[in-house]
Amino acid sequence: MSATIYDVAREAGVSMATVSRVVNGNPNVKPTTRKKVSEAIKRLGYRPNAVARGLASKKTTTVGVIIPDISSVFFSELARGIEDIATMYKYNIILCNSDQNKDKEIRLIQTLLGKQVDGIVFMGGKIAEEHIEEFKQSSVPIVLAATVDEQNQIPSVNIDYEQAVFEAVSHLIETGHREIGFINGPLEVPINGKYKLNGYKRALAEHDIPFDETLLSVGDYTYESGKEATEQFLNQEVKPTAIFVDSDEMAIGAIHEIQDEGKKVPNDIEVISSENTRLVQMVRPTLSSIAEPTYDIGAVAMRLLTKLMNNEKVESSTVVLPHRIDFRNSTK
Amino acid sequence: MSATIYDVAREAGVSMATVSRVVNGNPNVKPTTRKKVSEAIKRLGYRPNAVARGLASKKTTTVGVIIPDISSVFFSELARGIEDIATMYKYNIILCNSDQNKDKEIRLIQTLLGKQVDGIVFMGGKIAEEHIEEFKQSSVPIVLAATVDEQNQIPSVNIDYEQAVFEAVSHLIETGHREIGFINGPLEVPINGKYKLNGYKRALAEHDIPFDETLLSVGDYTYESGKEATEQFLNQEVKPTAIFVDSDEMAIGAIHEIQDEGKKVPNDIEVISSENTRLVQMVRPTLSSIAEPTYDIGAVAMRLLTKLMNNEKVESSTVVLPHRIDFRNSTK
DNA sequence: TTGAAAGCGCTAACAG
DNA sequence: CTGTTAGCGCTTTCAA
Repeated sequence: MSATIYDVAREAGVSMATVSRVVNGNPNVKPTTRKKVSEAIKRLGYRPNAVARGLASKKTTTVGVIIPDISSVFFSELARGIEDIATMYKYNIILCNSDQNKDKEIRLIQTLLGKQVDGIVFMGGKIAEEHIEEFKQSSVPIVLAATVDEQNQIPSVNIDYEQAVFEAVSHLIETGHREIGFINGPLEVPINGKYKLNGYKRALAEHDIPFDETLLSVGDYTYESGKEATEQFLNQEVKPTAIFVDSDEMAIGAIHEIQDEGKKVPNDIEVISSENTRLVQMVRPTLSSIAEPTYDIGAVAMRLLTKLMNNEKVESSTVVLPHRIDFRNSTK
Repeated sequence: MSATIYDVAREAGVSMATVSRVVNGNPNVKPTTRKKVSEAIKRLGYRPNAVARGLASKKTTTVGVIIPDISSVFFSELARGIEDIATMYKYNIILCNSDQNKDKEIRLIQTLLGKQVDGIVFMGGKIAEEHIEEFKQSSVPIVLAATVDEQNQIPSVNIDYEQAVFEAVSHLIETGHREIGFINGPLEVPINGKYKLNGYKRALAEHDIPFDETLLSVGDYTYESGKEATEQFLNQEVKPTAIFVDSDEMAIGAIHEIQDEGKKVPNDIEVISSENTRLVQMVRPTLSSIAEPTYDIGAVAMRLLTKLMNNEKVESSTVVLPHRIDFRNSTK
């Protein structure tokens, strides 16, 4: 068994309260006493038990992070942003993969709350009533990262997806395209089915181009699904001359499919993606992309959470980060 | 404040010991009592406090994971393997990024131990004396994943790196190459500076090819560093006709540099990488690669840890997983 | 099958 | 500046 605060107290000839004070950097301790205690701590190799501390203080300095899939490039960059800021504020992270499965998400929230985390960063797809209910019952703050709550009841950090897609598609239209394919993510997720799709439609509408359903496809973010969607596009009646793709990985699939069909990017077909992960430079031609500040979304979400956990006042709990479009060689 | 076990006991008209029994599925409870308690639990929305439980039982059902960088494709796949198995055995994971910084690694181990994790999965570069010391002092088991301890004192899960590289390079030699470049990772890491390098040298030696220092380069696993190393190769006296690259991301950089110089892969220069992450199919030509079973290394490491935590006996605590080489289009 | 009671290791008033 | 004393919410003997 390792030493407890009581052992240290005895070794140093003081009370455990005093030991607690020096461990916690309380200034109300005479320097000589502090020294005595510090030495006893060192001698005994004492290390405070965070679980006991958590029980007594009702703070665990641990936050829960629920993420769809840590092995995705997009989410792992987000996670890194979260973790860096957490570390900066002395928190540890309990990381859980949800696979965007609602039941699993609910269960994870409960487990995390049971573990007495001081807060939760949640990333997911659709926020349903059940989520909101859990969130509201929670005694600790929760913030959404790269995840929208359509009713805007839960603190969150995002970009303006609608506007971002609007800009990308408008750019394509303004450089002469009229048949613009859109490989979106699953439409049940509001970011896709609502905001991004609306941005696409608004761009078309503002340029008097009718919406053509055959130019809308849905993938699952994988390379293969981007490739397949593009294959479909290339074999149909109305073929796109430009494609907007909702993820870098799918966009690379799209580019390869186009090239496999003997066509050139960007000369025959232009491609713009969304995410701007490190992948954009790993393909030829390099990928033009909506620069979602992935790492920053995570970092800002965690920072927001720290404020909420400390009851600091925040100007707005719904933060919208700026985006931009990085043009590379998949567009002219 | 949420309900405690005591509230439930009162509500159900039993003692807290009985509540504890039903919560923990102890069979020694009369069915009618069990029912009464279950209802009280539901009525009060009672959720056990894992921190209190952890303090009393000295088990937190939480394990620590120290990883160099969760945003790397390689490590995030490993992490997913770890997390999946952890979930399967009802453990949660505290995830910490170390950036391979020794001091940070040591500090993280101590923090994790302070949080009373039931075990640790460690991924890193070089295992120094200090690490070993911390590990040995630890009262909970530790296993290394994709990380070697040269003295084989700590349980670990790896592949046979030496042999894998030997096979890849031998293949290159046997298909006619004599000038084979090697873009390795940092040499301080034994996996690189010792095992992989030895595999490369052994392949040369067995085919009577002298080792040429100018054909060995060191990168930092990034796309850019792979590109730069290759640029250097292409501009030097002895130019490689084939390159073995220690990571997929660097290998993609290498391929692009070769192509940018107007040469063809694999016709002018062949490339084989190591890792076999999802990236291998996202480049043209697709990448031949040593298939390190990334996800499995994580999964097996976590499985091994569960056995160690439960004091089950394990046949060998140094496990070496099989590897193979997946040939794709970057080789002839 | 159930209950009483003693901790687990620490924090946080409250006194002094 | 330091010590005393309750707990925090749960598990775990030990008895009954």
